[in-house]
Amino acid sequence: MNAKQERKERSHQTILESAGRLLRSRGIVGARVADVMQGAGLTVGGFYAHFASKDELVSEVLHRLGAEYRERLFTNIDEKPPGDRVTVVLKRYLSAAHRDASDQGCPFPSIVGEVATTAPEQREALGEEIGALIERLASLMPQRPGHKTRTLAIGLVALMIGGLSLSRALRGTALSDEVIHACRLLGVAATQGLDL
Amino acid sequence: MNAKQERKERSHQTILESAGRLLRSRGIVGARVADVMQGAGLTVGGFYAHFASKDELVSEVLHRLGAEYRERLFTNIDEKPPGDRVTVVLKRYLSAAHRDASDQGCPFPSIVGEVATTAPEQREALGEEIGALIERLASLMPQRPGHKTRTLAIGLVALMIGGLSLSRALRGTALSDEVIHACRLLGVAATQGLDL
DNA sequence: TGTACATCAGTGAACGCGCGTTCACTGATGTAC
DNA sequence: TGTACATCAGTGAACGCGCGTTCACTGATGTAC
Repeated sequence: MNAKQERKERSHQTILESAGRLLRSRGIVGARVADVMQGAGLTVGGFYAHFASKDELVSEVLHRLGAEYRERLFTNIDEKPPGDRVTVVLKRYLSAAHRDASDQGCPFPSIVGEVATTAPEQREALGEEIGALIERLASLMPQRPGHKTRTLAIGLVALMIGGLSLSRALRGTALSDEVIHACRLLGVAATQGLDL
Repeated sequence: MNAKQERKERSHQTILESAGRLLRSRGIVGARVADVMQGAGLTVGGFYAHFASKDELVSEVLHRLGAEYRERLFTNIDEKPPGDRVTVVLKRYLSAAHRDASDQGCPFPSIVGEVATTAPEQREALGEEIGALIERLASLMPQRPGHKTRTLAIGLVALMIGGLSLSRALRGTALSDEVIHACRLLGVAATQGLDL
């Protein structure tokens, strides 16, 4: 690979990272192409040497962030006792730190609402990544036949995304902390005590 | 009140109704002033005889829809056996019909994401309405001291909003129905079987 | 009751601005001989 | 190795479009005498 190609590849990564930050903190519409490029230390015009359109960028970033964040959420989870694993994930996800660092966390709370009325390409990307998250979460649960672990995992994912979205929308109020706390409790209780 | 004033009042209501539909189906940014006016059978220019700005409209509509939908969600709930009430609410909210009729249902799933980065005025409106919803839901629960009914209610509201948002974002896929189903089960189980 | 004037909800075109995208150009890197 | 030409990532200005907002105007309704 050329020095030229290497340099382009590096720019490409930088643009993706900048887009990742903006997409998570401001949503799809809020992540302007010019801002993405500025965040990558470049100017607007160069964008189209890397992506055919903003839509294409968004789809690519969604996939990338989905995989990347999943990796992070489940880091070292195998070192925990099997019975604690889901609880640990819930605590990582439903935390004040995660709420406040929206540009580094899970991409889904920032974009679920928008994707409902967006290009089908992006809804597909979301579907695949959400599906992967659900399966990964379900895989942490002790396999008890008759206990619908997939159902529980889906419910927990909705609770996590809903809780974080709501908590962010209410940031600055007392309710915001309450939401995180309540969702965490509900999730943990559901994991430990429920037959679904 | 004049015939003139009456006519203006009627227009005002029609505009609010049109805005309510658009806000729920397309979100805040997606609800264009021109479209709102067209939906009310009027032209753009007249808008500013009724509202100082789009922001003002949005805040007013948020409050109105919050109260209106709450009313609808809890309709005739006192006629149900006390132990079934929360379950009935969950079934009403987490349903395919509600998912598909986004322009008539709960306003929150469509706007939580956007409100996180919007005018504080609108975040206040959201906070008040979410607070009212939580309290109304908690009031349906048998008062058992030591059982944190408020915490449960908050968790359920996050689960409901998260579940519906996610289900809408995945509309058209098999996962979409699964999400509704799973959230309903989780919510019902949490209500009936959990000590928080 | 009539008549002359005032009010103001609503019209429709225009304005300004921000956005995604395009495009002529530059200059560093790569290729051919 | 040097030299002449080709490539193409990136620049910066311009373009077109859609949006919220403004504004001169209209015509139905209300008010004063």
